[in-house]
Amino acid sequence: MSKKEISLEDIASLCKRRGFIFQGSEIYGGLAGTWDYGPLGVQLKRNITDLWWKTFVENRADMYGIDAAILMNQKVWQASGHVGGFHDPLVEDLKTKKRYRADHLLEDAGIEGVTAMSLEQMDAVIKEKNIKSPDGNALGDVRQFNMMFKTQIGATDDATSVSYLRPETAQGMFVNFKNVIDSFYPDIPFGMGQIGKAFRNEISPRDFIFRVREFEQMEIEYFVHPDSWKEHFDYWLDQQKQFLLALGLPPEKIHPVDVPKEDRAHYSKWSVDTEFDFPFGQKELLGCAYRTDHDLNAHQKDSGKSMEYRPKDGSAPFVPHVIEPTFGLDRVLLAVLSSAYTEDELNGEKRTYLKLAKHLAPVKAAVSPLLKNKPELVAKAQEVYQMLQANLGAVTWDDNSNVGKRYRRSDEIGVPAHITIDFQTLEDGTVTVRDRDTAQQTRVKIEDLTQQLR
RNA sequence: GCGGGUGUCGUAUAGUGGCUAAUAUGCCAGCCUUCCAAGCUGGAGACGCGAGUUCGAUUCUCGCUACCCGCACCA
Repeated sequence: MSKKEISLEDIASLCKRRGFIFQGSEIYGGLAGTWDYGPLGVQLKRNITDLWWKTFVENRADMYGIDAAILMNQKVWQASGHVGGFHDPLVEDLKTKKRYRADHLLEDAGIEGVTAMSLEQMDAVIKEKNIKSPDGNALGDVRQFNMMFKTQIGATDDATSVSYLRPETAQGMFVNFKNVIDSFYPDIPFGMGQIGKAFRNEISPRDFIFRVREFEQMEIEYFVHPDSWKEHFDYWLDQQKQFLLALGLPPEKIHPVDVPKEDRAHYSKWSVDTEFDFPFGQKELLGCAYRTDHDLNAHQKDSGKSMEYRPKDGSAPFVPHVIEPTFGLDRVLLAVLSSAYTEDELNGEKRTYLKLAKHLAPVKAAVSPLLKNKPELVAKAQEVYQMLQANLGAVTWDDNSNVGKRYRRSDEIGVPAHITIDFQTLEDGTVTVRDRDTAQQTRVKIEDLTQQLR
């Protein structure tokens, strides 16, 4: 068995060819950093989110699911620190490519009135005074570095109508913290979970669906007493890994990495990224952050509403601290695809297939008559197909060309089992079930099929 | 954002300043076929977008856009 290095382009090509993922706005030349999920991609994605939701929300007594609006009052983003941290005028050292705050460099150079300067003015002064970077190199143009997509609510364009597409789903949970307390009065610790879109105006979208401008997150905010944060942090870090294993990702490709202080988000006191061996290198797949009481405190202060939790035992009220395990859905899906993508040889022919776990496969089974021009086989196969479709859903029919080709087609989209109705079926009511990974066939009674494929 | 590369049927490739833009595979229709991309017949399908040069541009030039690689960024 020969095994070649799998590239991202191999995966992207298959995704396009077989209807998993397409370039966004493709017929108009595309839009950088956006991708559209096709019929098989969206099913695969849904299978992942279903497992996540069941695991972390439905099947737990301490979790509360929500689905907050993407558009939020701009005060949310001011309180969270995103507005302050996302709007810097930056200038690049043309040699080292390091970025610096333009206003800071100007102030350091003894320029007066920097705070009142526009972007263009700062740019002009840097060029006029020939201001260099701290390393003594020439600087590029001053640019607004804005990671949030700004938008406008309503028809009038004034300062109060500004809002942003959320850069993280987390704030939707923090602003609903009080609502959940008031409606459910949960015992602490408890958590909130949400799946939804988030948007970041990335400078350079890269690596297929890995770094994109519109993406989907599966996030948990778990509220704890500050004394016990570490124990919960470790627990959730492990839960994240367990989830990846449940998706069928190989453990040797999963690497937790402590995030050094200088690389942590403004809200984080401690973070561990879970990195994964993608075809383009070891990159961040999941994050787990200790957000302390940063967000609840900020919202308490700015909104004037209490974010305190009152323990039922009568002990002192406190603002809970937060452990945030976050899962990038598109990245998880890419990890699943890239570890499932397999090329090998079968009977001397190259074969491409997706070794997807059964519960993730977008199509559970394919049904074929051995021969298309034998009406009795086709009729029987249709009967089996209808039955499986009703019982399992996500079952396809294929009577094109010969069985060999159909098997390969099924393999390529990761169908775990391909059922073929042959002449023996008409005699004894058994069909052949061909396994995707081994290409082995077994005979199974039609009445046992549903059970076996489930 | 910087530098480099690439963009031709769904996919993978070929090719040309001028005739109907080729091949494989996939796809569609029909035939054939008793289990791993067999065969036959027919069919649909492409030069990323916009300018410029030119009698004529898919081909040359410029701009834009998208993707890939390296750097930087990634709250």
